[in-house]
Amino acid sequence: MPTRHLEKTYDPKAVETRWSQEWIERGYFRASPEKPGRPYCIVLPPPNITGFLHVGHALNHSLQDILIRWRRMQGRNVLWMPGTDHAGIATQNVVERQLLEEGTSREALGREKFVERVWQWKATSGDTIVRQQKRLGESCDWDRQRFTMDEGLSKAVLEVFVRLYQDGLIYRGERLINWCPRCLTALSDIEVEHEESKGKLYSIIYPLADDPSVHLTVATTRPETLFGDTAVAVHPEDPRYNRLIGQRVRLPLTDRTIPIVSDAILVDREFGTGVVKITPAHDFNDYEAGVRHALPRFAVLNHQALLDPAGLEKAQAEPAVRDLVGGLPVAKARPKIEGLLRERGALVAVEDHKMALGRCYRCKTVVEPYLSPQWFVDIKPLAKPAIEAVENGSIRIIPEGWVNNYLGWMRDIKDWCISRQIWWGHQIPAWYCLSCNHAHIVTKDGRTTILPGASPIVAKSAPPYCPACGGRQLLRDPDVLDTWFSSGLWPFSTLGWPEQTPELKTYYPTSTLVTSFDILFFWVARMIMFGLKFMGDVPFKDVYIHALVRDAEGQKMSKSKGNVIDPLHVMEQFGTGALRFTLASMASPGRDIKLAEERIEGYRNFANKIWNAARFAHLYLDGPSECRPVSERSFADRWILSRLNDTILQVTNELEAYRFDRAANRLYQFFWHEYCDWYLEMIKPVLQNPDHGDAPSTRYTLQETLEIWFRLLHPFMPFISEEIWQTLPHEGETIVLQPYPSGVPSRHDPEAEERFQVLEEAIRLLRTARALLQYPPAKEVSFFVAQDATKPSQVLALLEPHLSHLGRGRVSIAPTADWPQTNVLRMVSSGLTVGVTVEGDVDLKKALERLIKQAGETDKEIQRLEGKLKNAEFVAKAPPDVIADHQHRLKTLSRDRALLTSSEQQLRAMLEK
RNA sequence: GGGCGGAUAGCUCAGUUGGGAGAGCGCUGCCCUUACAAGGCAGAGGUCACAGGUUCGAUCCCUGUUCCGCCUACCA
Repeated sequence: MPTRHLEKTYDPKAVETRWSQEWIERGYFRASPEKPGRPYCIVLPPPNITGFLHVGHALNHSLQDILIRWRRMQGRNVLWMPGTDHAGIATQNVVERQLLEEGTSREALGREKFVERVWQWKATSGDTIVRQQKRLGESCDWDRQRFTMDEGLSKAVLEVFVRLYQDGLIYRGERLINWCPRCLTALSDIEVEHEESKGKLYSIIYPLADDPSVHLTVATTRPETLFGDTAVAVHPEDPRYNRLIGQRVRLPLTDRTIPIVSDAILVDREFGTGVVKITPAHDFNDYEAGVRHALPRFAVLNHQALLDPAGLEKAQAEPAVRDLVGGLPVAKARPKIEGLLRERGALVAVEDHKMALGRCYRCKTVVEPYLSPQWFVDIKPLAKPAIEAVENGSIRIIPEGWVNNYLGWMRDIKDWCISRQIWWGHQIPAWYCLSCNHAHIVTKDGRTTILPGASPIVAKSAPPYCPACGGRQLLRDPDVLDTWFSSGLWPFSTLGWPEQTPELKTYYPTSTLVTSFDILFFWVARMIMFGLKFMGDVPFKDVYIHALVRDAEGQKMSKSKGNVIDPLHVMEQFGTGALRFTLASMASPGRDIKLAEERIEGYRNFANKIWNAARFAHLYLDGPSECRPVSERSFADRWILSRLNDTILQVTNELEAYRFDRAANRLYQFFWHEYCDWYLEMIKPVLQNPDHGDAPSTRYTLQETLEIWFRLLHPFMPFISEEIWQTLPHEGETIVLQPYPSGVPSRHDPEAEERFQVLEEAIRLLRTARALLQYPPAKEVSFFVAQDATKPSQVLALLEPHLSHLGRGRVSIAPTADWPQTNVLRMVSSGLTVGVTVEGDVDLKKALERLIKQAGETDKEIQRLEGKLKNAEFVAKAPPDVIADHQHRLKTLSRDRALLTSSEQQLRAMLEK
């Protein structure tokens, strides 16, 4: 038998680093389409290469590793596909910050050098991420690592873009889009975070052009955009204003007049004054209204959200006004404009107003609606099958609560703006012939803009010449694709698509996607749409959505708040197993995880408990003593095998249902409170007596149950289970590739389980009595056990050795009538009565005092105590049928109540005092 | 504005065909009983947010209210 000296305290770090390396070197995680078994595949949500993994990743990855290890042990042909995401804007921002610290900038470097620089960063960050993942024990096939911008994936991106373009599902056009004035790029709708904030509502007078004595009052939250107004709208059926429709008003601070139009969609008669100003270039609603009424568009804010002097001039703002606010950012321009309007008596009211402010999800800058030419995906045709896939169950979302969320969003989906004006990403495969499009290409402030009228040539590679005119000077579209465009292809691009690889054939559709809800729309929805479009099948069958990890106060973790828990730090301090187990045990569906270090510490203790149990077992397994199975196992062995079998069944069921929390809790409960607290205690006398008849068989059971236990535990705590399993008799060279234990319902042993309940109840009653008498655990006592008359009494006789061992004393099994009538403290439960001999009056009084003290000292509390004692007596005398009928109630009332037989008066005296 | 989730012990949370109120941590008392003090044993602690309803019986089902999160949205 292999032996290894196990130190007194478990040192996770040494064990974990050794095994994580060893497993990979021996190739246990390598996947192959050739391998036998039904395929089981998970693609890892690729972490962004923006730095380090946080504890949210640790949760996400731990759950996947649990599934993967479990399925691998079940004999499935497993592939866990790892990789990283280039994370366009986010990564560009990280590198830009670095450049800023170095006193340089993206612009100074130029596009080519900058992109090179990001690739360098990618190498560093990518390495860090992979190191962290390996430390966590993730059993990915590391040889297959992919990156959303590597060669193969770039090929897939080109293929998808070109095919969508050819199918008419990608188009280019000028639209009002969300624009981040700091990142200087377009954002998709979902990249804007909405935040409730306090603003002001300004009421401004717009006098009638023909009759200044009449005016309309418009309300706006953004007075600085009034220069861009091209109409005011009223409701067609509003009697206050409908006679004015078609007339014009004078736009304050400008030399323009604008028409009064009628618009029932835009205007709510009940709100404000019932008059709305229309600024088509700076508001999404107004943009639509502008289209309806064929209004001109004046953009008065530039790409940096500064009031644009040229735009103001075009909009005919008064020259003095232009000089005052031109070039100013919105925040500075607004009070100036407010002042001007006030001076002229055009400002009639300023009220506080709640409003939702949109911010860039990457840099939190306030996003502006901005008119610009962009690329879009016509998404409705792709969304339709993606809706159906979830409706008809081809894709299962767990927990179900997210289904409606998903469907709601998909049914109301808007075209997806996929172009970004940044440098880091997949450059759009579109070229423009300079001779055909020379009028449409404008370079200003170092930014090249390709106007909407230009005609692109879309192809997988640069065309050698213009097919229209034969021109050889072609300009590639400078924009790159939204980062989610490439990650949306992840489930099939990583398997080799567009090539028809064996991997694709074997592992697509993948089995399960494990992710958090915040990227349900960004990523999951896009993968489903792309998967159905290009593979003709769903990308995964189950989507398991887990919660967000927050700090102990429930705050979202963020670097700026300083409440980030670093998984590496935790792993160093408490061990990877403890971290993984903590995260699994807290992964209840539909609730965020508030992670506190104490919790992790608790599971560190669990790992140590496991370690010590193994050390204990080795004391008896390592010697030359006989160890063999027998047909007739002892009661204790039968009981623990039954409990283990139940645990296997339950853990497996919970994993099937993605209830990692319940699986983890069952494992914990089983090992600590059933295996260690009871089983190991029960078998000690057998193990310690080499001549005991049960010894060889019990040693066998000990060794057998431990070996199974570690296989059961392995997906949750991979390192400690491998380390100890190696010291036990086993087959195979690693636990990683051993079969997962399987339970059989028929192995449940009701006789042993029932017998155990009697034993447990008796021992608990006895211990309560001992505690009341303050008898130390080592003190030998004489005690009595009697069973309820309705129950077969031979059970107690069978349990006698366990009673005396666990009870630490001499046990007499006899009806209560045969017990000594004085100096015995009795404890009664529904089925058992246990009495402990009281040695001397002093102890007894003390016990009573304790009892009273525990109950409290007020009259009410003493009454309660009396009631308890009466109930205890009542139970002892209750006829069997009453007990049966009211079992639940009586159990509560009667459990663990003390009955004093020596003298009722003595009790009364104590109570009255 | 719409939608979803939550409110159970001091803290973090389990608790689905409606009948026993539970776990971990923390707290109290006793114990270094030769696997483990990162431990053992025994305890204290809760009108299961509030108000109604259905039921023999509700933490669980229904209605309403309050508070807290989140998602989503064009009320100027």
